[in-house]
Amino acid sequence: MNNVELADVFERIASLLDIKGEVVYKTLAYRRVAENLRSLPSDVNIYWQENRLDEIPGVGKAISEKIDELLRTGNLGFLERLEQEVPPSLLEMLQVPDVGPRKVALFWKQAGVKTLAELEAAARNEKLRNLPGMGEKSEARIIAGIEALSRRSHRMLLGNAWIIADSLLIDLRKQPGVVRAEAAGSLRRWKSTIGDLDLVAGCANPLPVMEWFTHHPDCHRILASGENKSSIELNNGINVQLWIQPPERFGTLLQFVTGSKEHNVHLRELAQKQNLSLSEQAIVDASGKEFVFSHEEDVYKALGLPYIIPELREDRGEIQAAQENRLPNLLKLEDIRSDFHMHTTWSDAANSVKEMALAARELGYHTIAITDHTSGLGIAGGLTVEGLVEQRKDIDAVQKELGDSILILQGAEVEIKADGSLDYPDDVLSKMDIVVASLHTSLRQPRERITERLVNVIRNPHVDIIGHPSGRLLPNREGADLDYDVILKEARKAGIVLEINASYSRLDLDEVHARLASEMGILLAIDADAHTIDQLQLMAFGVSVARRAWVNPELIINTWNREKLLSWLASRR
DNA sequence: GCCGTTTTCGGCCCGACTGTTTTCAGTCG
Repeated sequence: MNNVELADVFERIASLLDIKGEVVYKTLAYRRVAENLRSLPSDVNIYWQENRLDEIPGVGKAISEKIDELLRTGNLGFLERLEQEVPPSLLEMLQVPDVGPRKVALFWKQAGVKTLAELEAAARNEKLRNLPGMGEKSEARIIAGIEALSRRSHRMLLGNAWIIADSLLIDLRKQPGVVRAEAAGSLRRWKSTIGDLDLVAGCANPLPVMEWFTHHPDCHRILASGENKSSIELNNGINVQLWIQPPERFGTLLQFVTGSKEHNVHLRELAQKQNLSLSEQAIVDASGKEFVFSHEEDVYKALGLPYIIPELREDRGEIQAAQENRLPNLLKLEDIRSDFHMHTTWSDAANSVKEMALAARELGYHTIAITDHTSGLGIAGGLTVEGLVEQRKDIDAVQKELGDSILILQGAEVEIKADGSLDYPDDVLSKMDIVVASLHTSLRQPRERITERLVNVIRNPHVDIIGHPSGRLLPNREGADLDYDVILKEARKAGIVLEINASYSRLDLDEVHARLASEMGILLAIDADAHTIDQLQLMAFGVSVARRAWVNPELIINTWNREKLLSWLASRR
């Protein structure tokens, strides 16, 4: 079992215990471990083999024993017994908005409801309204919530979420009295996929703004409406929340709504130790005196911390690092001076070599690599070996025309075939300026096979960059089941570059593995994988992955100047 | 169930909103 599978088990235990009515702190402990396992950069099996499970945050004696049993046998007696007691089908009902563990237990024990389908039938047959604490409105809310489930799509892509949020923000900022308005939540933290949208505004008179929000033309229904907080469902099924505080309290509000929840809990614990209480409204000291903040930076300052940028706020060590004044120096978009993965009309893209070069020069880049698909990827109209010769003439002509202002490398995104061989022979690869190799097909091979397939490519001295290593497509298609401990060790040994693909449907390497790669000193490239000139600007999304992964900017080859880059390329040839 | 610059036991963040209640429980972020 891998980290994610173990995390799923503990998440399941937490939910079942919640329904059973176990004390919340116990279920919280399981949830914390699940979260920590998901962001653990190294394979949990290694901790297990080296007898260091208790070094994982939140893992104590009881959970350590459970991990051991799961990794040894693949099963867990504790969970099996729990599922005898609490039917796992009950978990379906937790997806319904406003239905939590207490309600599920109520429906199960007092109405015999065990599945989501039975819940819907019971609600429609008016069987829930007479249960304790329930009424007609609660019953109607459950029906509406179940209907919303089918409208609600999976998580949004980061790029799409920004588009929707920006358009709402433009109107929000025009509302009377709104001094400041920002996107917060996971969007402001640049998480790879987004669930709900959170907007915050500083405004002295919130009611008219809330009125505008809940009567927005795209509003499908109102989920909650209050003075400080309202929540709506848009016609496209996306939920948006708007939080408002007076402008002088905007700092604590923005801090709070940006999250993450785990970061905020940790921060509030830290405040408590200083006899302070932190909320979205203010910091209050032991005597009840209130301190308000219009700027977020001052909230951190008041707690004795340097400013922590939103991308780091996942409770993955950033608060400790801030306390010890060792927050990482992080990559900025303006540090990016080159892009090593883009397509042109020579394969499946919209713009010519010259158009791409001009657009990249406009962005301030000193070097680009043209990396069209190879013939093996049939759907992408890949280049044959003969076609490469023609393309080289085109690149040479554009280079001559544009002179020294931008360097255009001839590369290719070489297809890694199912048997692990590459689409071009070595003698062709050796004549290229730079070579990206990527997986697109047969991604479902078993772990050992696909890991070996990629290791072979990493060891090929003609390959410089592994493009989007896992092949995942957000939000739903999982990447290859790679053994990252093997892949990263081989990458370090070979001195090869791993790509953080900046297309927001990829963001691959993901942040967890990018962080580990950086800790291991592996070189990384961030590439937009542009198929149009506009898509060169997707780079910002790749930069966000590097920031969230604490990546050391010096390891990112896009930050190097041209001389350093060329001498590195020469050393590989 | 975890954890310790006030603790190996007794804590474990804080507030808004809703609906069912006449003061609060449940859910959510």
